[in-house]
Amino acid sequence: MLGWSLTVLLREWSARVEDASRDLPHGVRGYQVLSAVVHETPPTQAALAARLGIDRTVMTYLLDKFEGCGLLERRQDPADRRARRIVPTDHGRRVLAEVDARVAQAEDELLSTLPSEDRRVLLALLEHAASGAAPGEDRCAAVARSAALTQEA
Amino acid sequence: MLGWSLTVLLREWSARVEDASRDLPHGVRGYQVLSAVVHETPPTQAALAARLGIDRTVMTYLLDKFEGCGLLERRQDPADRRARRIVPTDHGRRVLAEVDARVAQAEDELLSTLPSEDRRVLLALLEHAASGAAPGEDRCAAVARSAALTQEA
DNA sequence: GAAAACTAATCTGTCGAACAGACTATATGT
DNA sequence: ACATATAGTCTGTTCGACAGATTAGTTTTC
Repeated sequence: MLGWSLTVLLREWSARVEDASRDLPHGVRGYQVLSAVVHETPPTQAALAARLGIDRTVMTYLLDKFEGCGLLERRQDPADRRARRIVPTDHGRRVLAEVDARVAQAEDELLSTLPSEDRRVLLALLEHAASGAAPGEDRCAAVARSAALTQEA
Repeated sequence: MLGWSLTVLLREWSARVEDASRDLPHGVRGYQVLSAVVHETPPTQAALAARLGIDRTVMTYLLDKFEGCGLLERRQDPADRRARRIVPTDHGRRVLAEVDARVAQAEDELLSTLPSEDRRVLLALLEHAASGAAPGEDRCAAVARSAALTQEA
């Protein structure tokens, strides 16, 4: 059941977000990339790829496209000249804001069969579970989140 | 966050289940097919494909393989001779039982950062959300499930 | 302080899985 | 009876994922 639920939800989520992301290159993937860059600010291109579970060679051409569209920029990391820091342009931020709004609405619709209290609980548990299950992530982060969650509940 | 959580969890789930499904053809997909056939008994090949969100042309060769391995059989539906009812063989049931056990353990590990009470809640909410979001499914089913869930809580 | 070992990102080639579209056989509506 | 629709299969093409080599820069070690 778990696998089926996840598959169905992710598929539906993707379909709706695909639609909401029509302004962005590479659809859902593009949204995830831009969103991660803006909201999570991963330090490097490699970190970004790891967070999203995207192959580094794929990340290269995704970012090529985003740079070409003026949504993101690659800057050399002064501390390590092999690495690139990915930073959003103003245009990128503006576009993302619009898309984010549409995505939020799409997610609401997706979970519309759940009362809002249940929705909050589901989101919190999902994030917690995902953080705990994500490979390679710093365990400290997961623990900190867990503590925060317990406290607020 | 929702999209990211779902993506991460599904990816991790797939990796673990891929491992647990080493006896089956087509890995995770294979597990989902066999599991759906045995536990959900969808009436036809098309219904099975719809439930799992798999293209019908893909379903054809998945089932070819399963039939070749003696795990499933295609029988003509006496009521509609275009349709095939997919039924598991005894061997198929036995193999699935083993795989199911391994999958259950893998899922436990996947959610090991959640206390067991939270785990139950998460699974219930996920299933409810997925049932509500699944396209084309009979709305009655979703409503019935929803009622049952509220009652038991 | 040069060689060796490692890592970030890119480039190239290959392969497989997904999908569109045509086709067969059966069913249903007019 | 004829048109239209559906279940399943088959064929061909396309596109994205990944492996592997490459370039550039960093850290380690002796």
